[in-house]
Amino acid sequence: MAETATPDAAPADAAPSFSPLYQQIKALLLRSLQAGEWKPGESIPSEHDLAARFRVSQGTVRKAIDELATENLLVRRQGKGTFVATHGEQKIQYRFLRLKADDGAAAPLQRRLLDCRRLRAPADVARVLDLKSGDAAVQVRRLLLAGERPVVLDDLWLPGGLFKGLTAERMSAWRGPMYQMFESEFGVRMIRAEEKLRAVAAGPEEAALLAVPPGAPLLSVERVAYTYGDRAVEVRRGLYETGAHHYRNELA
Amino acid sequence: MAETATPDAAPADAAPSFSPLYQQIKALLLRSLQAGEWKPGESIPSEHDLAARFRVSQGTVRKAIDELATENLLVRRQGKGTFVATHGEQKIQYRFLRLKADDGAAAPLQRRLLDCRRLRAPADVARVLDLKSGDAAVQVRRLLLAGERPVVLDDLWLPGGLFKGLTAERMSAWRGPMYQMFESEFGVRMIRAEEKLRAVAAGPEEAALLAVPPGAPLLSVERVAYTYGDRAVEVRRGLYETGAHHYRNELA
DNA sequence: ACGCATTTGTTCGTATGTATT
DNA sequence: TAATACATACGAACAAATGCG
Repeated sequence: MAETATPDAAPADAAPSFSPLYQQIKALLLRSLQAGEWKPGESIPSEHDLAARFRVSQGTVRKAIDELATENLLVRRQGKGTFVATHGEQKIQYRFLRLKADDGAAAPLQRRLLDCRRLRAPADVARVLDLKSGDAAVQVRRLLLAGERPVVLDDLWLPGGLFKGLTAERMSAWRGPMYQMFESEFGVRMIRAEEKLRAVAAGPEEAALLAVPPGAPLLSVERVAYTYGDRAVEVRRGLYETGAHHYRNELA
Repeated sequence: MAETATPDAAPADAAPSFSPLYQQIKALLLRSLQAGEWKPGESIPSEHDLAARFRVSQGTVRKAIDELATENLLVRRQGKGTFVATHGEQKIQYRFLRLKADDGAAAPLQRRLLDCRRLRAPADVARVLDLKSGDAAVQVRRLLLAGERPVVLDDLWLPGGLFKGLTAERMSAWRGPMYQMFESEFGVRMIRAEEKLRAVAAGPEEAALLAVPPGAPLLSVERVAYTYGDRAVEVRRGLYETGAHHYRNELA
């Protein structure tokens, strides 16, 4: 007779919390993901096994997984199992890059790394990343190009503590999405991001790098990316040259 | 023994389609919504009644409604029923307006109607709205202001056939979101939109209206809004002055 | 003020279908 | 072919919110 009690699998779990069972299960799964019990790309136990582990019905586990799947934290594959989502999947590669070519061309942009260094985090960055002033940060500057034309100038900051061995060489050598490298090489998985967009005038240095006249209008995209537990782990500022590209957004 | 046959409620339904039952139910509900069987704000029949009507279990109806609810077409309210979504709800008002003040102020923007006239749709607009060249369209131009400062200059086109009695007077008189007026006065409900964002330089006329110098960078937002059946029913071009505001986006 | 009927929300259990290995 | 795992469908019971008499 389905008790309302806490699902007691784990020994000292506390947190009775009178939320629906499936929400409690979801929170437990989330905790396991955060703790790295299942790594990105790996499969998690079957619904049947999880139901046994948490002492609930399979349907309840299913509902918890459903929500995690719609939040893109898990991916279900019929007949195979449920997997921890990855930034490397073909289907959703560059999930966070909304820039499209006006003519619909799907050609991926080329990367050119301009700079990668460790330094003390500027105050505003430190505040967002929750670093103590003086803590180390990694700063990366890069260009994205469509053929020969530069289209995006990205500046990004990462907490130094999480990205210990990150060097320019390693970044240049990597093929595939940067966020995939972050999760496979540093165990930091970006699951959500917020962006603030504005139109700005190109400064002299930016203009030179993007091959536009100084003062040309550019789309500024300020991003803060979060990992499990809503922890900010990346601050990024992109300048997009939108002469032949646009930022595409879907409102639903 | 759950037949795979078509749920036969409607007489000549055809479309056997070997999709899951709940998807078929979802399609039937969608058709009723499109046909106006339940108007925006009204409640639809209870899950129990719908289950009887379609000759399926309550759980199957529930799953169909679940999907329509996550797509924002329906709103569930425990104890009360399930309702056709509206652009007037407090919670999700201005769902499609992503502009926020940098300082976080939530003060709603003031509207100032500049123009509202009927004319033949320009070729590009006609193509998107699927109008025959020469068909009438309504063109609206308006300004959104934060206090005294103009922030948004909107130009929008609507198919003339759907918006028969739309006049400047009626628009000025309306309080509340424009999309709410469209659905309550003209029976046209916007359910989805796509936007293309770029940075552009202000032209002379636009600069004057937005009180910025000519050539100032502005955020251009081109929107196409769709109603049921993916039918485009609005084309809009907004110019945002992003000196003290930004376009906020959430990537998940 | 109270209780009852209605409606959605949660949970369980079971059976069957479909995809993968 | 068989075993495994997710997907669909049904049914039943109780919880929680709402509204009405």
